[in-house]
Amino acid sequence: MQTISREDYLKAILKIEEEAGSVSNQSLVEKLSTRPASVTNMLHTLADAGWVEHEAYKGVRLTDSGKEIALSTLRKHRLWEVFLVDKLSFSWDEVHQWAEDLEHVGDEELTNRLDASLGHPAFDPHGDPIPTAQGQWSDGRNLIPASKAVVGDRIQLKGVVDSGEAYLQHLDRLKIELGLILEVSKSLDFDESKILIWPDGSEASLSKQTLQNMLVEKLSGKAKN
Amino acid sequence: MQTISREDYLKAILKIEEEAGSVSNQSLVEKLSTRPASVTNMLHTLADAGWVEHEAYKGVRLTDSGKEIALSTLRKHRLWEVFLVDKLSFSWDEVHQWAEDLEHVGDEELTNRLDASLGHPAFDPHGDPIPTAQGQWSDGRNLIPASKAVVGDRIQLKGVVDSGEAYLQHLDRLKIELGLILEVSKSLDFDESKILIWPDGSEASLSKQTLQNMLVEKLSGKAKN
DNA sequence: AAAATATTTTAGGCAGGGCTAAAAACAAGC
DNA sequence: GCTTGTTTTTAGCCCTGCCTAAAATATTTT
Repeated sequence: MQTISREDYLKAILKIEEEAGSVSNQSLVEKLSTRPASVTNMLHTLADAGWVEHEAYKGVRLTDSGKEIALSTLRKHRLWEVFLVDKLSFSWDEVHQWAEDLEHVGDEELTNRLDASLGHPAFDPHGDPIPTAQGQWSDGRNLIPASKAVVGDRIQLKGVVDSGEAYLQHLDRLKIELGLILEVSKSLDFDESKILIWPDGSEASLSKQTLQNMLVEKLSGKAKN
Repeated sequence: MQTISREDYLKAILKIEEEAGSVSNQSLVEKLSTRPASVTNMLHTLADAGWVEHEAYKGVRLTDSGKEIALSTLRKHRLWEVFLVDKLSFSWDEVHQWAEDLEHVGDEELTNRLDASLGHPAFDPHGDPIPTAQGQWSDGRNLIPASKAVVGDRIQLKGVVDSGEAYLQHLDRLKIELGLILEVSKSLDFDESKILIWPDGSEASLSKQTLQNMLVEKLSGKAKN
């Protein structure tokens, strides 16, 4: 039977599979802020339910049914995030915790109605793709970390790698939001920071770390060229 | 600490206090579909937290802090019901179960924003009053069960006593919804049923039980008089 | 008031899911 | 190949909240 905790584990496994390819117990300990023994424990439960395949000391893999639950949970999470931002006017750094709760509420029917009421959004407020009702979520976009952009590039912010509160608030302070178009004006070799130009002409320097977490699309046309 | 189960108990106690004045363990067993031992158990927990006063074999009473939690939970429940009906187009008989889950999500801030996005509704889809953010919910309305109406009365449906699925679907089948105005055309003594006239002129007979569960307001003006 | 009935509490379990501490397995370095 | 260090598992415990069965207390009936 599905419980909140089990859904959380399945979602975490899915995300780690995406990010890292293979899923160690240690990676789950970190992602879920829990203890190794708790992970081993839950993996047995999930394996018994047929949602993961687990070989002792070897790692975990989602089964098809496990992946289905994980994707559905992720879909709900991201749709509720859109709801909180679009309908209740929360900012993108405030929504994660409530979505963690809301993602465990509702069935497919409710989720589909929510989806429709939001206009079938493709991305959540952090730019992450929302799986469809059929469990598709191949992104299609070709995003690169802003740290890879070179001088002269015009880049548009499409997503973030780290959607933690601290990082998002940092972007807010810098007046950086999803969809913003920036131009790379200078690249400093010694600390790998860059100077960016805002549409209003102002500029600021962003650190390597900040840039690595910004997922951007390179726009074909150059500015003032 | 607040948990889902504890909030459910506090809400149940509040409702029974309203309905019956005093709260027996037995009444909680019925309202929550649980067992006497579970109730005793939880009442200890709630008393330890300072949310109820409980004397063995004597009954329970909410403290101020308990009532605050109960009212806040009820407020959330009813607001989410409005959300489900108004924004996701569910019908009034489908929303209760999801609202049971949703009522445990979100804090005051989220609830107030939800409230605002719904236009500060005063009543939920079953006609029950929604407590305000300040915990006020004295109804103000003077509703009577439709069974008390007499021939010639024009009555408007403002609420239901029983908001169970079965009863609500029964009303749906009869084309009876909140706000509907009916005229009492005949009162049958032998089974206490009544014949009602719909605005479109059609009429139908409603049983005593059906009438008792309809909360109506008597409209001053008579029809075609 | 005593007997019968109903309600409430105690006692003792169980399942889920978390934890710590210690043992076992694996991976690296010498 | 052995030793050291890391990761994973086992063992055993805790807490929440549910349960049944039995005992205790109230209430109702006679």
